[in-house]
Amino acid sequence: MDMLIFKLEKNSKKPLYEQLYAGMKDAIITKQIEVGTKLPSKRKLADFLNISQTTVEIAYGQLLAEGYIASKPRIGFFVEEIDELPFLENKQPKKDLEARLKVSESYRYNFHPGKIDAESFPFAIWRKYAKDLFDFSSKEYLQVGEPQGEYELRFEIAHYLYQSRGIICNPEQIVIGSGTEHLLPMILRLIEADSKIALENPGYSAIPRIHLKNKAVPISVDEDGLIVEELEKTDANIVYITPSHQFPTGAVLSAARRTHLLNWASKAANRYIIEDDYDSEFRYIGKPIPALQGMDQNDKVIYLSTFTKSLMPSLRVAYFVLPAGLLQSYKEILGYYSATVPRFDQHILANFMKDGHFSKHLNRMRKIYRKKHDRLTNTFETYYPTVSITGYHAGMHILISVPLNKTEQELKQLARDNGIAIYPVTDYLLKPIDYPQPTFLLGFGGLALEEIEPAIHGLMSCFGINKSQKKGKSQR
Amino acid sequence: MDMLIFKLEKNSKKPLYEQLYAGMKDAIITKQIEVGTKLPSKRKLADFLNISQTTVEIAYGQLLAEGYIASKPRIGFFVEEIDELPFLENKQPKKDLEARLKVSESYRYNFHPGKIDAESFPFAIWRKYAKDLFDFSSKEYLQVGEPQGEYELRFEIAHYLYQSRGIICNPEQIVIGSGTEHLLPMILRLIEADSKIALENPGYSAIPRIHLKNKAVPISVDEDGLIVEELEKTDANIVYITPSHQFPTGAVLSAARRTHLLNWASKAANRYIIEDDYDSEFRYIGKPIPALQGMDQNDKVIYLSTFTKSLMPSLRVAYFVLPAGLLQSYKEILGYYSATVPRFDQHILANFMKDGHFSKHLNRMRKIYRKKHDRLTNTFETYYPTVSITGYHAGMHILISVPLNKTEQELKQLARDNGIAIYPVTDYLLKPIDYPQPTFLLGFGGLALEEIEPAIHGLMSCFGINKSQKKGKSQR
DNA sequence: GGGTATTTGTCCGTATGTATG
DNA sequence: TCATACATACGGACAAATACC
Repeated sequence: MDMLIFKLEKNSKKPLYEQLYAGMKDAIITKQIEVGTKLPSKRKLADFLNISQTTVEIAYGQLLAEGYIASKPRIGFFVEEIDELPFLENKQPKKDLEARLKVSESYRYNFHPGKIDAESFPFAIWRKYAKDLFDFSSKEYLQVGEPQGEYELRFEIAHYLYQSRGIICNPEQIVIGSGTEHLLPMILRLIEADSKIALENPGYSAIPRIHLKNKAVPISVDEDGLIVEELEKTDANIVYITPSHQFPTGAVLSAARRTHLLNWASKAANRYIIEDDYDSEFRYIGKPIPALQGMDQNDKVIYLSTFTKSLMPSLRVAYFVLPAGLLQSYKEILGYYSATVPRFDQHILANFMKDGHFSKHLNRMRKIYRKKHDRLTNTFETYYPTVSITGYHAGMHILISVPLNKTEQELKQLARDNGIAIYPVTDYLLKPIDYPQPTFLLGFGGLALEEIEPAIHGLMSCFGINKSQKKGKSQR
Repeated sequence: MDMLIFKLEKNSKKPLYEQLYAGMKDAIITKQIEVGTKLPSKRKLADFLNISQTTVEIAYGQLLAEGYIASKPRIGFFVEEIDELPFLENKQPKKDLEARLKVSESYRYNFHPGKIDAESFPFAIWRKYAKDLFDFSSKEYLQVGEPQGEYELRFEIAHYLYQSRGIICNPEQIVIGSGTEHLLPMILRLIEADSKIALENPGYSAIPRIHLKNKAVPISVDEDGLIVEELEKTDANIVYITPSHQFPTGAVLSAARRTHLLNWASKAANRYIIEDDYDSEFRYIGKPIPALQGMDQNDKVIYLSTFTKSLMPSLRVAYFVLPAGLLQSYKEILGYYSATVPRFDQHILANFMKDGHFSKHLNRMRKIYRKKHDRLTNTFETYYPTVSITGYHAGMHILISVPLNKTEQELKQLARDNGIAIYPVTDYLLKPIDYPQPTFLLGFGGLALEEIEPAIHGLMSCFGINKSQKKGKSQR
C-alpha cells in the first residue's frame, strides 16, 4: 500500500472517486500492482488518503464492475487477471482530424439541391424534444423496435398525410426506413423478383445506380412530367416517378397523364407505380397537387416520401405507404427486417409532430423558401434575361439554361474555381439527352436570402454573362 | 421490495418525490406493507426506480415527518403503527397501467438472442452525452453528412478495433450504416455483380433471405466452426462467416481452419471473406479470439461488426472495414450512398467512445453477462443433466438439446403457451439438418439474473422434464 | 481449541454542492 | 428566488472472516 501514491486533487473538477478509480485502473493495467495482490481495505485507504470510505467504495465498485478487481466478502479486494491484448503497445498515430474536416465544405456559395435552410430550423424546440425524450423514455427503447418503425411515428405520419396530402392510410401500411435509397430496394423485392423498372430521364440519380441489375428503362420527361405514352411502349412493369415536382426538371405531372398512368398500372397484376413525393410540401403558387396515391383505386401506388427536405437531411427518415393489397406480402418477405432508424429519433420526431411543430415548421419554411425562390427567379429575370429558367413554383431548386457554348463540365469547373458549386443536369441522366444549352440545377435551400443575389452575380460574372442594363424593378 | 410497484411518471406535473410519497403512504395505510417492515434503503429504491437517492430521501422524510415511518439511523426506515382512519375507504380504482405495458412483451420470460441487458446500460451517461450534443452541436449537423459516416465516429471505431480486436485500419476504410442487413447488400454489390455466396448452415437467418437472388450455398458447421473443406468443393467465391462465435452454434473457428480459409481466399482474385464479428466482445474464458482480418495479408477479409449487442439494438449502428484494395471500387460504386445513421446519433456515440465509456461499458457487461451465462449453464448442469448444452463460453446465447420426442415447433408452442419464448435452431437453417434431439437457442441477455433459474424451471416443467434429485451445490 | 477482538466488505442514513427551469 | 432532482462525499451499523490469545 505504501507505494500506491495517488495524487488526488480535491478541487479538481474530476470527482475524487473518478481520480482514484482511474489511478488504480492504470496501476493495474501497467502491472504496477501484481495480479492477486490484495488491495488496501476501504478504511485503510480512506484513512491514508484522507477521504471518505464511500469514496473508496465507489471507486472500488467501479473497478469491480469492470472486472479489474474481485471482491472476497469480508476479506478484501484482489487484483484480477486482465486479458492481456498483445497489441496494446505504441498507440496508433493520431490522424490530423482538423485538416481532414476542412476538406468537405469549402464553397462560398453552394447550390446543392439537397441543402436545407438550417438557420431557420427550430433547433431549440427540437433540442427540447430530444432532451425530453432522453429524460422520460424508458430503457425499453434500447431494445429492438417494431420492424416497420415505431407505431407512434407511423401514427403521426398517417395523420399528417391525411391532413396535408389527402392520403388515407393507417399506420399499419407505413414502413419507416433511413433514406429513400434504402427503402426502394425493399419495395422492389416486395413486388417481384425480376421486375423491370422504368425511371424518369433525367431523374434522381441514385436510383438507376441502385438498380443496375434490374435493367432500368429510361422514360423521357417533358413539361407535363413523365411521358406515359413512352412508358406504355416498354415492357417495364414498375415505374418510379416524382409526379408533384419532377426531379430535377420541376415538371408537374398533368391531370391527363395521371389518369393515363393509373390506367396503365391497372392493366396488369404485376404493374406498380412508385410515387416519390420528396418535396411536395413546398409549393408556392396554386393549390397543392394531390398525390397520385389518393386517386388510385386499384392498390397500384406505393407512396414514398421523406423528411429530408421538409425537416433535415441528416435525420435520414423516409417512409413508404403500402397499398392494402401488399401488406401480406410485406410481412412475409420483409417482415424480418428491422427498422433502420434509431428508436430515439423516431420518438423525438413523433412527439415533435404530435404537438404540431411539424406543420408549423412547414408553414414557416414554405414562406421562407418562397422568398428565396422569388429572389432567385427575380434576379435572373431582372438582370439576366438571356438565362432561361424552368422548374418554377415549387420545391427547393430550379433549373437554368445558360446561352453559352461551353460544356457543362467546363462551366461547372469554372464556377467551382470561383467558389460556387452548381450541378449540371447531365449528372442526372440515365440516357443521354441533348440539351440545346448547358443546364444546371440551382438548389436555393442552403443559401441565405441575402446571399442569393450575390451568388448569382458571382456565378454569371465568372461565366462572363453581364448584367442586363434594363434593371427595372429590383424584386418584389 | 419486489412487490412495491410504483408507477412514477417522470413527465407528470406532480414531482417525483410527491408521487413516491403518496404511493408509499397509500401502501402503508392500506396495510399492503405491514407494520414494522423495513423499507428498502434509499439506494436500493433509487436504483430500482431509476431516480436519485435524494428524491427517495425527500419522500421518506415526508413520511417520517408525518409519522408513517420511523428512522433508525444507519439501519433503515421502518413502518410505524398507524391510527387507522375509518374514512379513508375506496381509493380511486387502480389504473391498469400494467395491462397497457403487457401488450408489447407478453412473454413472462423471453429467451430472444437479440435482447440485451437494458437495465445495466449506462443510460444516465448516454443521456448526458445526448443532451450535451444537442446543446453544443452546430446547425451544420442538420445537413447531410459524409457518405461513409461521420469521421469522428469512424476514428473512434478504428481506435477501438485496434485496441481490442487487433485490427489495424484507418477511418477511411470504415463505412457506417444502420444494421448489418443493410450493409451486406452494399458489400456484395461492391465485390461483384454476380458473385456466389457461401453461408454457414445453420447461420444468421436474415442473410439467406437477403440474398435469395444470389444463389446462396450452405456450408456445414461443426464444433470447429465452418467446414472449410466443404467450402472448397463449391464454386462460391464469397463466404459469410462468424468466426469468433458462430451464430447460432457458438463454435469458434479453429486456428487451422482460419489459415485454411485465408488460403482459400488467396487463390482467386474474386474471392472474399466477410467476417461478421457481431458479439466477439463477450468472451468468458481464455483469451479473446483475434479477428481473421488481423491475420489477412491479401486484402481478402471484409470485417463487419455492429453495436447491436455491445451497446443497444435500437441504435442500429453497424459498420464494415474495407481492405485497402477495395477502397477505390467503393468510391466508384457506392460513394454516392448517404450514411443511414442520423448524424446526431453518430456524434453521440463517437463522444461516448472518445471518453472511454464504451470500453468501460464492455468490461462491465462482460462481467454481467458472464454471471448470467454461468447461472444459466449451472442451472442446467445441476438440475437437468439430461439436457445438453453447446455454444458455451461466449456471446449472449447458448444452445440446448432436450431429450424429448416432440418436434421443435410443438415444444416451442408449448413453451409459448406457458409464457416462455424460445427459438428453435431449425429457424436458422438454410438447408435442412437432422438434429438428433430438439435444439433451441436460449439468449440470456434480456433476462435478469434472478429470472434465469425460474425461467429454466418453468421451461423444463412445461416440457415435463423433472428436476434431478442430486441437487448438490445450488450455484456458484 | 474455543472464545474474543479486529478487520473487512456491505449496507445504510445523512449532508452538501450543482444544474435546471 | 425557489423547487426539483441528481452527483458527490461523509461516517456509522452490521455480519462474516480472520487473527490472536
